[in-house]
Amino acid sequence: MKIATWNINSIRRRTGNLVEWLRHAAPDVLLLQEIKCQDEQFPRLEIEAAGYCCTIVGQKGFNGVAIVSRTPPELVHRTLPGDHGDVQARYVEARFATSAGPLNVASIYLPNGNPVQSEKFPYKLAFMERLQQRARELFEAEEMVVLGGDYNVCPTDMDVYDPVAWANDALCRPESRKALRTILYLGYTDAFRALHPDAKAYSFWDYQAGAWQRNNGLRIDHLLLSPQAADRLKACGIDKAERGRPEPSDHVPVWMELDAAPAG
DNA sequence: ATGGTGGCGGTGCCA
Repeated sequence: MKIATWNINSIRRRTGNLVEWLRHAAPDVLLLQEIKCQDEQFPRLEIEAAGYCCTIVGQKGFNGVAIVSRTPPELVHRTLPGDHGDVQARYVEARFATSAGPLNVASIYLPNGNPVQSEKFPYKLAFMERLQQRARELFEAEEMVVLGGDYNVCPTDMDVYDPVAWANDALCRPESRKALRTILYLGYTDAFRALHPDAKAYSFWDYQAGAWQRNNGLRIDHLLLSPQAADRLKACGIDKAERGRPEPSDHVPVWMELDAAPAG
């Protein structure tokens, strides 16, 4: 099975790019973030025509996540537990049957958290605490789990083009990195880093200041795997070329292959 | 070089 995550930065602006990518990359499951539309505005027909089902958690104007899959999920969770007052569409989780047993996947759009001195940074850290709790619950079921998405965290200085300049940014702050490590310490594996321990690779390049042309990137889009999924990890990569296409998202797809097949 | 780009919605906010 091929599973990918992509912060699409408005799915309506990028329906063409997305459908083309689905046709040549052919993932079984794609986790989308920042769809930036309400459910009824989602280009469902175009994506269904490419052979996929859509599970959508939309929001007007901002945020929004979705799961695009070859087969419909068996079960869906549309919120991250732990804060009923949180109305931001940043989490959707689904369960699929596979030849290797159940596969639980989540599409996560973690808060950016800047500016650090504002209320946005504690919101980010609180969201990460909630995510850790959910990651723990899923871990205890001893099934395959893939927690994918835009984490808005650079795990280490290796994942930043200029670590000194970014040291105090919410994406690199020690509190953010520590919260990410708390999830890893549960026993989750960063799929890309596990297979490419020394790679200098990014998944995001800002639209501003020639960041793409200068390769001023960050690795902030991640696929975190439970042991049952990590045991079956065969490959992981980043589709950097998407960033060079016309009208790109500022993020590119990150994908992985699992030694399992979709059931049915 | 204290700028720059892009998306939403129709003005500033968000990233």
